[in-house]
This record gives sequence, structure tokens and C-alpha cells, in this order.
Amino acid sequence: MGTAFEKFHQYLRSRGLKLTSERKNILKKVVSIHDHFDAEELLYMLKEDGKQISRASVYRTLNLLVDSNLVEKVDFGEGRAYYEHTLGNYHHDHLICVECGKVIQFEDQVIEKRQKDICKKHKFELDYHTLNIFGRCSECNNGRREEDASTS
Amino acid sequence: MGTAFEKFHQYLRSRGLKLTSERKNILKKVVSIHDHFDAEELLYMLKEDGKQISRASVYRTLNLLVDSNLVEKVDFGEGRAYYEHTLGNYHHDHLICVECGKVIQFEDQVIEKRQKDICKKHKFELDYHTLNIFGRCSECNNGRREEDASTS
DNA sequence: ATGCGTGCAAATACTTTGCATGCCC
DNA sequence: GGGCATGCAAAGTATTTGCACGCAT
Repeated sequence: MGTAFEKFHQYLRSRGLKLTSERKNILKKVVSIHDHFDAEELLYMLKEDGKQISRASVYRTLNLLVDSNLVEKVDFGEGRAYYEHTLGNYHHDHLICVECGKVIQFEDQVIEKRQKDICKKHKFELDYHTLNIFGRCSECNNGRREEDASTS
Repeated sequence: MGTAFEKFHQYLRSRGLKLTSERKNILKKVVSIHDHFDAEELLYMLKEDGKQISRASVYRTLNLLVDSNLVEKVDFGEGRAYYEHTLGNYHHDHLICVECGKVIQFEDQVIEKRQKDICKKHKFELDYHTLNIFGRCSECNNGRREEDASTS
């Protein structure tokens, strides 16, 4: 758990940046959230905890955290960015219900491996990836007939 | 090629919507673009062709096209949506170079199949998916030493 | 004819940025 | 003490929406 701070501190130093109390508080909060969240939610949680941190700092720090690989930016196609920390979490992908918005996380080694192979084939140096599968979850799907099996 | 219009027309009818000349022109342009594009680019191309179509109509029609499965919305994490039509194109995923912005399309049946299996396991009805792999392309990668093989 | 669609401009939503001041190293 | 960071508000993007008029069915 201390590792996250060390990593971040190291990242900041390597760029001549500083580990301020705001950044510390943001990182502390971020690693405590074991789910995805967006910038506004994070800002709200920090305020709830009595931390007075500006919206600008939250956005700025999230960018740094993404850059330092401590946080992943995920995109659910909602026109806003979600984030999740990468600690302990092996990387995971998402099943996103277009009906109720529920997000189910999963991870699959076959797909991970296959991606690496594809990158190798294209001489592409893999950094990270995002795989989102959109559809309807089992609950929202109840009492529905199938309509199309077209797109994959 | 006429099929796209039939499909769209059918989709519109099924919703009590109309096939206007604006929608026709937008669809015609969209199917002619064999690459991804964003709303502004599309608007610009239409203007170039001498079509006077408003930004609002472009955005509105793109949403209809996505809804009717003729067009796919893809997200490169740039804070804006890209689109590509789904005609003839079997679905494809993307390798995105974070350095030069180049986008390489690929498709892999193993991954496609695996996704279907995962959905089945979660009783999730698959609609569509987006898989973006970010990293550095072979050109941008030249003369670089590898630094981290951490995240996948 | 009826009602959906269009264009325009304003509104909204998310994120970034300029500037004066504050604080880490 | 110097320079990066912060907070604020304003600016910047991307996209949506209300309204009056126009056109497809």
C-alpha cells in the first residue's frame, strides 16, 4: 500500500514535480476506491472527507496518475472519463449494460495473450488496452426475445 | 450498397421517423468513408461536397445511425467520439499509437469468439464491443529501449 | 395536414488553462 | 528562495436542446 506513494513520488521526482498534500490526499482516496469512478465523484468524495481540494487539482492529478500508470482511464462511451487504480488489480475489462448501466468486470488470459501476439505481429509496443463489451445484463435481458445476432 | 439505405429506412419507419434528404446525404457520405471519422470531420466533408447540413443534424443523425447499427461509435480516449460504418467491414479493433496517433485496424477471431464465451458465462447479451490497444507503433518505437513491460 | 426534422443559437457537460498566490524541496 | 502547484474563474471542446419554420408521409 505504501508502494503506490513510492511509485508516485518516484514518478514525480523523475519529472521534477512535487508530492504535495493535495496529491497525497487524492492518491490516498483513489487507492481506497475499488471500483471505477469519474473526476466529479472523486471530487465529491474528497469534499465529503473534509479535504478542500479544487476541481482543477483533481483533474490535473488524475492525469498525472494515469501517466504514472497507477491509474487507468476507462471509457464507457458516456462522454466522460472513468478511472480505476491498478493496484493489486490485475487489469480487467468490462461488460457494460446499455439498459441499466451496470458494469461487470472480468479478465481473460486468453484475450490478454492474444493481444500480445497481435502487437508482436504489428511490431507494436503494447502499453495498455481497454476492452468494453456493451449489451444487456441477465437481469435486463429477462423476458426479452432475441432480435438480432448481427453485430459482434 | 443500396442495402444501407434500406436498412436505415426500415429502422426509421419502425420508429415513426422520416428519411429526409439530410439523412440520406449523411448516410451516403458515411458509407463512402472507409475509415474512422468524427462529427466535425463529417460536417466538414459534407460542406466540401456543397451540402448545407447543420452541425445539429450531423450529430442527431450519427446517433440514429449508431442506434440502427449501421455505424459504430469508437472511442480513442481523446474526449470526442469517432465513428465508422459497419458495412462489409467485419468488425475491427484498433491499435492506437500514443505517440503519432496512427490507428491500425485489426480483427481477430479468437478474441471475438472468446468474448462471446465470456458473455455466455455471464448471461450477458452481447451487442457490440470496442477494443483499443494503446502503445507505440513500429515507427515511433524505433531507437527506443524498452522501459516497462508492466501493464497489460 | 400533421408532426417529425432542420437550422440556429443557446445551453450543457466535461475538462483545461491563465493568473495571482502558496508551498515543497 | 525558486519554481512548481493550487484555487478560482474563464475559456475551450464536444455534444445536446428549445424554438420557429419547413418538408416527408
